Amino acid sequence: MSLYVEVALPVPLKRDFSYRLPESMPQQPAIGARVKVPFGRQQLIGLVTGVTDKCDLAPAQVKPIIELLDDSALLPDPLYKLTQWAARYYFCSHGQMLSQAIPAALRKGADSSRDTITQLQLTEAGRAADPASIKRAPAQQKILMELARSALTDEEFNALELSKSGLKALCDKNWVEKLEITQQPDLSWRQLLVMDEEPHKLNKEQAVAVAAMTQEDNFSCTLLEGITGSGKTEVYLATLEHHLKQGRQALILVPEIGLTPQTINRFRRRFRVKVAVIHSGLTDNARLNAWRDARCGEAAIIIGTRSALFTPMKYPGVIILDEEHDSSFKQQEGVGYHARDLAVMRGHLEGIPVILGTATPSLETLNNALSGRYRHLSLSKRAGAAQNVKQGIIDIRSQPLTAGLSQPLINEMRLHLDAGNQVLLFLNRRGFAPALLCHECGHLHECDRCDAFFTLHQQLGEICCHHCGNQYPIPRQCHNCGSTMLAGQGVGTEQLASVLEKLFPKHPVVRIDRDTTRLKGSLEEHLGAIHRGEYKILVGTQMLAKGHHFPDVTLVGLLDVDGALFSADFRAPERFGQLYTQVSGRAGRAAKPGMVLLQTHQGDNPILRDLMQRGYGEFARSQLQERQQALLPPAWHMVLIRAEAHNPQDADSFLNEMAMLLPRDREFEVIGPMPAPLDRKAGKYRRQLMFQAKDRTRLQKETERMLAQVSQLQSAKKCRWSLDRDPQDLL
DNA sequence: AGCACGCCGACT
DNA sequence: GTCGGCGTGCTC
Repeated sequence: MSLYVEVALPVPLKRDFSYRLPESMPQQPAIGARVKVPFGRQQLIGLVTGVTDKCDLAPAQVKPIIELLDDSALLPDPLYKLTQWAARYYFCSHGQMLSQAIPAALRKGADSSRDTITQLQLTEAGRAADPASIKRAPAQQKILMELARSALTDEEFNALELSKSGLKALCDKNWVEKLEITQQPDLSWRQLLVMDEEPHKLNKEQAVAVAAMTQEDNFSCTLLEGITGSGKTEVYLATLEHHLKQGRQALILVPEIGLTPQTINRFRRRFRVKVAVIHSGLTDNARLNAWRDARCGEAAIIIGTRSALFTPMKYPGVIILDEEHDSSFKQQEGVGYHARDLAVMRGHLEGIPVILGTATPSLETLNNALSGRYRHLSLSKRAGAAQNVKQGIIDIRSQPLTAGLSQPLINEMRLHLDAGNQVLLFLNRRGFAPALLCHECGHLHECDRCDAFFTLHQQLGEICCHHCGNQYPIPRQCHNCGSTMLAGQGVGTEQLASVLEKLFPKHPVVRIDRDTTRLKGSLEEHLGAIHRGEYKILVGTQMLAKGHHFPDVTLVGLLDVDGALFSADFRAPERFGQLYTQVSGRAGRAAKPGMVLLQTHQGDNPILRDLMQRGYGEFARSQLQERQQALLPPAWHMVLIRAEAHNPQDADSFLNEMAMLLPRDREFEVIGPMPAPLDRKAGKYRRQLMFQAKDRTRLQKETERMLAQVSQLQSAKKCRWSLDRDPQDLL
């Protein structure tokens, strides 16, 4: 009876492939072990998903496995199950999800167990030999005497600067042998946790939070809502201490921008344990080493960005995800998984607690906390002196603007700059086409079929509603007051920076955005220069707001508030609220009180007023209510299909056919197809189709049903398309 | 996704 | 006359 092995391969085909177990491979591969197999004209590495004695294919079609790479499963069972679950949830193949989840080196076939070290020791003959008998070979004699004292590792041998040729001679004589031994992981931290730093005394709120989170060690999910400066990290550290003391590991996930040496040192300083750091800048080998340290349990703490979510732990204890609202936890390329959502699922599968921390919770998480699915803990007291940040709105209706700057803001900037302080200006544009705005009356052009604003498509010469696909030519006059002063595009950071250089020639300007920090290390360089005071005016996108504190910045100006608030993206107000709250928490310090100024055409906008007067918490709750009324996430669950083609009609007809495969009723809504912003560079036209359902399981079923039929569609061949579940950016 | 095979333009 | 463009077809 011959055996067949089912293998998940890193290809977008949603099925496993069967292979034969060759005679030369008597050992039956373990589920979850890697195998190298022939696939078309190439060789691929995949994971074994099953072993059977049945196969429907003609025997000639089934090829044999080339090589078995692991003795046992590569991933612990909960993690394997997580990839299975995620593949289904994100509608990709299990093989694709698995290859996302394992380090690149392992995808290429590297050894999954830890590096073996070579140990040199005397053989029986070597021990019996008399060193005096080789007096004429002093190098060999020296080695013999060292080894008589104790066995040496490769490294120790080199460190003692002993002769390599001498060693070879001794090996040839069979007096010395080389032994490949696997390094035993150092698990001493599990027996005795050494603290290098006294924990800070917790305030009452912090103590309550720690007590609540450590009362049980099985699965639970907690939203830790702590304002800037309330000491969230101290709560993390105390929670960590609890789990480390029980001999369990901790996985800490941070946003891309938050993984700084300061953050890592905070954890290193407290506990004398190995900390594995995993981020995108590591080489394949460094990443693999960190992964192995975590898998064998030697690394007690694992800190990393999004992809570190999949790091195996031998003794799983807790998962902490800091700055939970941060959008970098959602993968944008390829399989668009959300590390926050998967972290919660992983915690569930591992049976360990998950902590989501932030000052500004995402509406998804807030919703779960308010509905009781997550425990909700708050830290509302600032540790240290409370700083008073002054807030102000500058209504710029009918005001002259210089590259988007109003005169009151310029005047205020001058005051702060003359006092020797730094000024920070945000221009939050990131690819959002702004709403069509009347510069005279502040009217925003709204879709007549939806409760949403039109988006301006300059190249198309149209205004479009991204909720229903409604579109019109760009109006010449304001629909409200008849003015022809309709503002289309705003000002980009580049233009702003150059205007500022002319406006304030004595104060050096620096621009921080994707374009100026593309080169590795240039962000750090810029930030260093800012801290040294080499720049006085800082212009940037929200990139500047995240995780950086500039003590000499006393004035923060937000220029593009209208664009941020009224973008076609329904998440825009939420993101603005988060940005605003993060920024105002960072301006100034005790000795130098900070000031935050907003420029807007909507000085009396209730969302803005809400945010400024009642703070993020209340703002977020009213936003959540609006989402519920508008049947938007997190109330409903969304899928976005993006399609591009040389001919826009190809994309359109494909998406139309796809839309016809979907239901439309009171609990399932299909929106579009509608245009996405044109990408002239690629010379392709982009269209998108959105659909959403009240019920998550229904969305899953209907999408699966639709995808099964889509592969047979002729029109699918004429365009490239991709699916994004729980999209973060609609554009 | 790769990587092939397979038919039409600007080059030694 | 060839080198090479990327259209479609398959992968146990």
